[in-house]
Amino acid sequence: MSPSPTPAPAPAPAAVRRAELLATAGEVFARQGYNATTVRQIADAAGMLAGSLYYHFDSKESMIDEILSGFLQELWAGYDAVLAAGLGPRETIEALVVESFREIDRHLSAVAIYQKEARHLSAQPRFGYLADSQEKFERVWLDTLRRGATTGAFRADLDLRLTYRFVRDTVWVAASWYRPGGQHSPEEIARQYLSMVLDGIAVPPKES
Amino acid sequence: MSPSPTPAPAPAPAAVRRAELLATAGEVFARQGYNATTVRQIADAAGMLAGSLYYHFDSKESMIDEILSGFLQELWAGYDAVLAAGLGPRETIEALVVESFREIDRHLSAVAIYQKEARHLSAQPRFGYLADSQEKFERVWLDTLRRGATTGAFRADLDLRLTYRFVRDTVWVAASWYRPGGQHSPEEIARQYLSMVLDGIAVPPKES
Amino acid sequence: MSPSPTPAPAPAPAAVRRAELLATAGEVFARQGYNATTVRQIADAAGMLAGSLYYHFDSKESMIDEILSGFLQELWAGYDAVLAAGLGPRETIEALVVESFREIDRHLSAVAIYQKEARHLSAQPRFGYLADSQEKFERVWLDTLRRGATTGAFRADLDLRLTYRFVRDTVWVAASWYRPGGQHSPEEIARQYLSMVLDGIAVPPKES
Amino acid sequence: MSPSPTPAPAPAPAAVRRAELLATAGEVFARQGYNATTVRQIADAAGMLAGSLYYHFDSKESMIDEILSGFLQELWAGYDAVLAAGLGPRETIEALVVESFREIDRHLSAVAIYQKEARHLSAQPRFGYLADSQEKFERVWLDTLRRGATTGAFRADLDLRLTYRFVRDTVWVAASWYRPGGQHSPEEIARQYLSMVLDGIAVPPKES
DNA sequence: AATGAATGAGCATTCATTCAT
DNA sequence: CATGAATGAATGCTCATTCAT
Repeated sequence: MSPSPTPAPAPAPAAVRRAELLATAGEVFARQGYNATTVRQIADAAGMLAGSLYYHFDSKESMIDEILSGFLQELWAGYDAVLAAGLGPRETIEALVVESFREIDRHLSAVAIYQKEARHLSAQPRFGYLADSQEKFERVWLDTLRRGATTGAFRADLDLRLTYRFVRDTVWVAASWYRPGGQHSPEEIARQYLSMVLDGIAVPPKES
Repeated sequence: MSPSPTPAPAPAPAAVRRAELLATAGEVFARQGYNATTVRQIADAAGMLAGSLYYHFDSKESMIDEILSGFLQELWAGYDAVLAAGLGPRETIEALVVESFREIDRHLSAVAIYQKEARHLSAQPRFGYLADSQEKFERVWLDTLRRGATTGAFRADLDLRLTYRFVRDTVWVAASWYRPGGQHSPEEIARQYLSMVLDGIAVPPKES
Repeated sequence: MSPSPTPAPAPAPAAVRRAELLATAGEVFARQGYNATTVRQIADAAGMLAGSLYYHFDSKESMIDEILSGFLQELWAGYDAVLAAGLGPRETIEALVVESFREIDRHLSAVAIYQKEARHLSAQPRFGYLADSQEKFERVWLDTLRRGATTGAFRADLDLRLTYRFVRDTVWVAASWYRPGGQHSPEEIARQYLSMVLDGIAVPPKES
Repeated sequence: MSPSPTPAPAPAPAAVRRAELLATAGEVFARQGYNATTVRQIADAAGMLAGSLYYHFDSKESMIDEILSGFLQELWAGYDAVLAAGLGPRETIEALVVESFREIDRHLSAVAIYQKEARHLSAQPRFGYLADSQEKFERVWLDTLRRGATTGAFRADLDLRLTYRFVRDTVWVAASWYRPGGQHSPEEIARQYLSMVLDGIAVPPKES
């Protein structure tokens, strides 16, 4: 054991409780939808009374805010690492897809909440970062696809925005049915998805 | 041409009003979500008072019910026609995808509502038909994919359920961004989607 | 047959319709209570739409008003005839009770409505006549009882107000279970009631 | 006297508040009728806002439910004690009447509510116990009267069901005018009522 | 940290009533 | 006379939030 090297800055116990409560809230939000979830249901799931949650959080809105911003922070940490690696377009797409399925695996409820609620939340100033992230997301993927279409890695006959939406939705919608601990690992699912997205599901006609 | 006899069965004016109101309600539901939509908002959008809606409909729930069941009825009319044609697996998939994009074009808000609300609605007995439809839908697509994998039209190395979800989501999620009257017709979008789903987005390696 | 003696002034057809509608409304009021009855239920029972009732009546309130005032008018016609006959106290009480059961038989729903609604209606100025009638009613009965106590027809050891309430309630509450056309005629019921009220239900101790 | 041990089990403060609120609600229900009473009126009378009532009760219906079931429970405790005493028919009737006036005195508003609302409430499954109680009530009284008619305590020439209704109504209708704390105690009223019911209000003809 | 009791704004729904047709 | 469509006020109820303890 190493002598005293502050291995991880031992999170304050209050922060631990917060994280537990957020995980609980996230599951309920994901299952029932944000609007349809009452603060009381969250409190029930956490074994406390509704009013008690307000010792930990300012509001129901601040809970979903913290869930979504925390998720996006981690997502971009992963994406930025991939982008910093300077891979070719195909390899970048592959790495982003793998990273995305890992995020789904680790933050399933946050992803599900994001899918369902991001659109109407981003109308509020407080959730402006959702639109920012969306925009950055689109830029990154679209640039990579464009680069690939230019270099010949990807087909050049496709509408790029359509392709972008196709790939994006294909990946993230998986959050609606994915269950962690199932028979396929995130990496396995990513591989199959990539295989379909890149090569198609049809058997290619034999070249004569 | 018959001389004068009732060229079109002239829908009752009451039914016309109902349909208008349902279209209005559908748009608001699709934009804001069912739970987050108040009947006042629907009434505002329809230019009447909240209470007046209850002359036409029993409840808010009966509105979404009518919207969803009407949509599913038309969807299955289209699907059943495709299936009755006895096409090969690839041609069946192609026809189903085209039909699906046409439904998205014609019933955009119903499709969007279905995507967002079907899961939690289908828990209620009144909406049992949603689960029934879901099940039939899965059977139809999965059978076609299985048939294609057997006949050699589709790759045999893919997990079929994964493939099913992939194709299904790929198509229907389009409702989240599709806007009727845009630059691509539903058939054009269907063609591009099919091209990606069947052949992939990567440039295939040249056969030597 | 008498030549042309306008046997009864041939009620205007409009008045007939009014009476029919009032009878219908009265039955629904009696069954469900005034407040719990909706104008629509009355209209349903009358085979028309809710709005159409307003061609005949100003308001729901004017319906119950007409029902109650019509009933009280007939009741007092009967009572006044009894009182004008100048009978002794016991015979007066007997005649009033018989007359009351006849009114119950003929105006069952009006009586039932009166029992249930008079108290809270009489707070409104429009229904001031209910309190007036109540007061006149009490005066008539109380006077007769007092007369009887004085003349020795009735026991002198009873609290007169208590006795009044006892007799009054005993008679009118019958409206809550009486059904016209049953096995006892109003007169038969009146006789039994009078027998109990006047002579008691116990077997009197034998005088030695 | 025992030295110090919890003389009365000190009811939980929450239960005390509940009881206060039920008493308040009962008064308003009795005065205005259940349907005509709004929860806002109850809340006003209780010095709180309408929504706050729902911290204590599930619904307006559960308030009247608790009022009525609580009353019937106490009523039957009293009646059952009387019946268990094995008195003769006349003494049983006397004891039941005294007990009834005591219940009127203690649960005036519950009795008044019962009178007005029991009939239409008992149609709902939730209030099935009202019909059960009604039936048991009728059985108890009717049996006692029948027994009395057989043993010669009561007149044998009367229709028993008519007599039952007569006695029953005579007692309970008193709730419509009785005010606790008035000049007559419940026992005093019971005595006068019994005197009228048993011996009649007429002066019996002298036996020669 | 958590509870118990309350607030107050808002919601779906009901219903007596109106009125042009 | 009656209909069909709408009004507007009120109703029972929900729920995020507050706060003294």
